[in-house]
Amino acid sequence: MDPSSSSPSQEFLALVWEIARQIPPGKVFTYGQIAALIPPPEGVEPQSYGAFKARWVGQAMALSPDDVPWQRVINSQGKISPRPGQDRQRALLEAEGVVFNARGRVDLKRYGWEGPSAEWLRDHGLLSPDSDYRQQRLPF
DNA sequence: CTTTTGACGCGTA
DNA sequence: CTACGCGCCAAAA
Repeated sequence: MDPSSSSPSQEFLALVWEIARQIPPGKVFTYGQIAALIPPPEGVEPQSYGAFKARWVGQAMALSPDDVPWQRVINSQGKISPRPGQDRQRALLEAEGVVFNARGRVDLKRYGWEGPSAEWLRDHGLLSPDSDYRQQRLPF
């Protein structure tokens, strides 16, 4: 793909979806966890990126193709982000065995996905969650 | 063109 | 634990 003719947001979308597809059934991952695996797209300042990356992941999930298990992405509080359609997301997760407590929260210790393997990240040119991605760029 | 809104997360109080 | 402000992006209105 030609980086100069494709918008950074499209590259970002594709990467978010690719990561989301790795989340196993019965597990959940958070917007921020996905974002933490992705370096700032070309032209995006690290400071700006840090402030809004999680929201961009949310936006990406809203545009998910059919093969993306969008329901497995929730917020850092372990809850489904309020919006029309939240009931459907909960139903899909419960059908996979994910349990919600009385406060509508998922125990991330139990149902939270540990994230992609180091091998998967390497194969996709990405970094481990604890790496300093600020000096990296998207592998496009 | 401008203003508002938003599938977020973190630091504070 | 809850409440709230902020970030200063992008798409929608």
